[in-house]
Amino acid sequence: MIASRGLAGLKTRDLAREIGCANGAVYNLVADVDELVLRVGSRTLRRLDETLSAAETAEHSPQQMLVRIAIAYCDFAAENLELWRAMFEHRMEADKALPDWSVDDQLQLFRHIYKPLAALFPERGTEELGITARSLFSAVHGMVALGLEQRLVAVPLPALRKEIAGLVRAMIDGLIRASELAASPD
Amino acid sequence: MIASRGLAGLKTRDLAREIGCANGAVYNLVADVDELVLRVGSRTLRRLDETLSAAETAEHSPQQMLVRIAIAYCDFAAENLELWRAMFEHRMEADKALPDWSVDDQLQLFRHIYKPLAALFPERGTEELGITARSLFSAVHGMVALGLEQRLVAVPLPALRKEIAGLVRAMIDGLIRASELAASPD
DNA sequence: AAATTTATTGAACGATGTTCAAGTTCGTTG
DNA sequence: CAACGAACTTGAACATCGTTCAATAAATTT
Repeated sequence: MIASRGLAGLKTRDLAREIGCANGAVYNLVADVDELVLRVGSRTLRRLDETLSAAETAEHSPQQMLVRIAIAYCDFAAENLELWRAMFEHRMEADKALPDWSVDDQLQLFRHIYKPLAALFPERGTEELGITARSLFSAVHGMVALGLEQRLVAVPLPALRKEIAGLVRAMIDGLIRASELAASPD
Repeated sequence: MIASRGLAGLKTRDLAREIGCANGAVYNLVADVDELVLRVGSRTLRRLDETLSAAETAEHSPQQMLVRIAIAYCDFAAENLELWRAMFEHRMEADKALPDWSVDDQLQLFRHIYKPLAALFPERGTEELGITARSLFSAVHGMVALGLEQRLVAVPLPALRKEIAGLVRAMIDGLIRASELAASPD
């Protein structure tokens, strides 16, 4: 239902009708709609993980790998727009904590970026690489999120992919140069 | 009310009580809560615009300028967290179009990025610069959005600022290098 | 076959955005 | 000043949600 009607289009009564039970019975399967959304998000994240893994098969330089991953992320978001959006649009009450399995799911994603980064910057520590990975992911995510947003200027997907590829390459080049300058300041 | 309790904490009845009128009277001021949120967003955007303009006063290189703008954006988001979030969390029904004044407000933002970019890449056309500006903004926005998100790892603000500065510098350096290589391929 | 546990139902509750008929206020005009 | 009308205000009512729960049905165990 999220995939077809968006997160806002997910209603317990409609859902109950679709799976053939009373609306109250939904609460035998999940405690909340929050949990329901998180469980759908978990599946989506797993599919995203598989997609990114598939993009890593061929042997490429770390730079090319990172570009390929970013493009794969963009494509996945475009092809699974509502499911992907639901993961980021969903907000829980401030006092309710994310379940551990949901946090784990999310952290798994950074693995994909971490590996090529570690190859590019062997002198950096685990902590530092983790931060860089998160920054890189966030930047690409931002481009995809605003790029796929319809409400301002709609960007055609091919243009968006080109933009992302260009900026990821630029970011990595820039990071490498900064790293070199820091190592041997002439 | 958005500033103190977040977008989800905005209720017409509470609002009516706070401004001292019946809940129905709210609809004399705005047609919707949608319009209400957009009007608040408009004010927020205007304050953001002023903040970014203030960051541009001193004379700096275009690179430094872009870094300063990104940091100013980050700081504004941190200091106006709920108001800033409300602008991006808010979703309208798919069929309802954004009013023109709201679209204008949003497009104004790119001005700040466009100017330094035009100085850096004088050979690029208006269209191309606009796309680059949007990409750069989206990337920084992504870093700020995920960085200020509490639900995964909470990043301390100083660390986030440093990350943003580093990645913006890297992006610009990378873009310049790519531009140079395209101009004189050796 | 009876008893006990488990699952299901659908009515009911509370919150929320929105509407609207009725009432009120206030400026304009005769 | 009185009477009219426009504009505003009110708060009850409606529809739509998520969620709960007592009653009922089904399944499992004894």
